[in-house]
Amino acid sequence: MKPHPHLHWVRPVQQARSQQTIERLLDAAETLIADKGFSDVTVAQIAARAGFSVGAVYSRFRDKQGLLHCLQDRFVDEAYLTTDAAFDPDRWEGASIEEIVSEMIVFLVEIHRERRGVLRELLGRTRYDASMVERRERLNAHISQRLSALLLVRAERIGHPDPEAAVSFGLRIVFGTLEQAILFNDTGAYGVPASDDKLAEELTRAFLGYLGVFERT
Amino acid sequence: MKPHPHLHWVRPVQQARSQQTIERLLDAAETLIADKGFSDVTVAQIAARAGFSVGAVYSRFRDKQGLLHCLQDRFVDEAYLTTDAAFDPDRWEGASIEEIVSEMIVFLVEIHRERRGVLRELLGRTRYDASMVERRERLNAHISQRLSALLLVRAERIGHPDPEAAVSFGLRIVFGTLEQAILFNDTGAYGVPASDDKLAEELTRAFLGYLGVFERT
DNA sequence: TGTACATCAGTGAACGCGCGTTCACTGATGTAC
DNA sequence: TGTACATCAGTGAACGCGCGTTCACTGATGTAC
Repeated sequence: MKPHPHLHWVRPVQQARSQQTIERLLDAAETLIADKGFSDVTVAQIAARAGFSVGAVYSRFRDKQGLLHCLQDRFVDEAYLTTDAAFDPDRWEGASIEEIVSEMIVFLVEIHRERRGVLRELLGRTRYDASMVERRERLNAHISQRLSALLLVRAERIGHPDPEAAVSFGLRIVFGTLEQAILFNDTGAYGVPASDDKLAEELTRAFLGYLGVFERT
Repeated sequence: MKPHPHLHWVRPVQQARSQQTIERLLDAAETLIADKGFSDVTVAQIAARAGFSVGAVYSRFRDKQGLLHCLQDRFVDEAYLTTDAAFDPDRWEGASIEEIVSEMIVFLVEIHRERRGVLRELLGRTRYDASMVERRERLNAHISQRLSALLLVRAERIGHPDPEAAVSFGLRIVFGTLEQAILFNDTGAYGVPASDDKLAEELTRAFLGYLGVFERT
């Protein structure tokens, strides 16, 4: 991982090893937070797991919250790269709406499952932090626009009167459901398909159903 | 509001005025929590707003968390009554699936808007408390079953291969979306319809689209 | 290449503060005869 | 109907503890000549 571009929350780095320190602290924080939740993890624990003392955290980050911001930054940066790669129009030459939506949702389900811990915390514990909400919203908008770009050139198959709005609201529906079905669901919630495959299948059906994608005739 | 049935979290009541105390404390807590969030409200503030001292809280509730549990109880009880009234089959004699779903979603949107504060906290801050999650799940299942009862007698209009599963997952989709679109959305999130009317309309479309409700021919 | 000095990286004990919880007490309500 | 006693309701100052944050310090790295 490259030196981090968003230094607003990080002290500027003078020596190369500081960058390593930052990454090690972030890694430790990510693991612990994913496991126990942000407010149940102490600064001391994070430092210890990274092999530092408490002071090291404060020489790199403004405070505990600043560390969380950096974690989000790192995560969001990855997400941008992934989005752009995944929705590259060249990749989807000649693909149908069904194929695009289905693959996208399978992927989203996987990602939510794999990174459940971090996502859960980044969404859950940070909803009250305006700047984090904003960053998340921007990412959301970006994903939405990339997806739209792919689907709208195939808009003749979409029955919804306002296809552009439908794609972005449809995506919101998907994210909202994944949040309930995967991130905040420990005990097999009522109505949620038991397997991730089935979940992806039903979400795909829902998305296509909402867009009003016609059977090809 | 009647004396509370779930006394597990409340000290048993010997005198009548204690019940009033409980309600006053719960009212105060509900207002404050809806406004500032559970963990940002102190026991002292709750007591003060209700016109008591801190000790009064502890003579009625096991601890701060116990108070939250009672708040959820009170809320959930209301929700059960509302559900049973709303989904009373007699009320919907001769109604179409579209009418039922549309009215239900309009109502859900309203409720989420009106009780935004409490709902947000009851969902958000309590996801890590197993017993609260369970109560919520049971309510969810109940709503789902009531709705199913209404829709499945009209199943001939449903295209989804498993109508029963579809109704309950569809409801999950609706709740998940409402959570993002109303509860945790302060700043007009990307892709979310600007007005509640429009939101309800689109959610209805999504629900019906997912069920695969055919145009009546 | 070596020496002297400045800056940076990281330490960890100590601090401080907020807030949940307790507990000895006062006053109010109910009960027994 | 009144008196004595027991129990309950509520007070609020004091406690305690966890945890984020600080700060004086040591050691490491870089720079100048």
